[in-house]
Amino acid sequence: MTDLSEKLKNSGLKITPQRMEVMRYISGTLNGHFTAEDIHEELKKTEPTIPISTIYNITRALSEVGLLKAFEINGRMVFESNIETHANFYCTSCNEISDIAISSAIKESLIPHNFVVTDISLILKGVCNKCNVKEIAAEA
Amino acid sequence: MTDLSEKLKNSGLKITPQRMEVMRYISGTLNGHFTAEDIHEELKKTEPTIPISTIYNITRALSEVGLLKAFEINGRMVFESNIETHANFYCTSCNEISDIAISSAIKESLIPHNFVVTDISLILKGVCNKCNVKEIAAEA
DNA sequence: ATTACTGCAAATACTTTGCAATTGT
DNA sequence: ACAATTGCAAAGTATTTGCAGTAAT
Repeated sequence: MTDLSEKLKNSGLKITPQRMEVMRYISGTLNGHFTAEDIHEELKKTEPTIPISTIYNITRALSEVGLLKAFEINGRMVFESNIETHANFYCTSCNEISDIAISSAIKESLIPHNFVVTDISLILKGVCNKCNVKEIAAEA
Repeated sequence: MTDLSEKLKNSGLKITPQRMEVMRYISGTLNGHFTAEDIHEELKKTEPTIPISTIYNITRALSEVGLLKAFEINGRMVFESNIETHANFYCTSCNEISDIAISSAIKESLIPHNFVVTDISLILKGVCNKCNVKEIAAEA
């Protein structure tokens, strides 16, 4: 029994090949960010007829038990395996999303007293370092 | 020339009755949160045939010039007049959104160095105080 | 054996777009 | 007069749902 299947089992979810594939793909790329379509494209490689609704079903199940984190950006869901509280930076120039760590002191302070917080989504938008350098170079 | 129309003018936007109505409605309720549908329902009171696409056009124009803030939650846009950096708390029990202030020290620390940040969206989900009290009372 | 999950198709929900008519500057 | 905005209809995109068949426990 692998690490991933154990996680599924411990979460009370059944171990299906499709779920394993999603877990494997999402956990595979460290700090990766995936849309339902990304995952769909990947799974179609080995299972060409898998419908995208199954991807949605799986990602919802996995995020409900906390095995992955879901957030929405530009009108679509994005899934990631990094379930630690962190910020996601979306670059409006290259459309890439990158993780930004936040200190535990800040994490603490973000949670309001007397509120039961089950989910934190911190999304920054702007221009990433790489694109910013490019743009400055292009102006010169 | 009212305060609101001056804001529009200064932003380079034309002053139309529809925009004024949206501004008035959104700024009217302090710390209010509105979906396109909310605004649509409100404007229909005085202009019954106004299409919802106009609401979307207006909210986009206003948020582009920074006269209101837009974020997405549960697959839909939410608009608010509070353009200060703050957190929005979504209660999964009563579906209400409330503002949560964050200190300027935290604001500072949220912005990564070397990144050009144009937008910050901090959304917390959980159970608000009011609902939490109700639930505890119901259990007793 | 039972319950949960997948696959498929269709529906839903929200937002955007194109364009002609109108309005603000 | 000119450019921007509204109103309308239609399209587009992302996600959800119902249900029959299948697979996991």
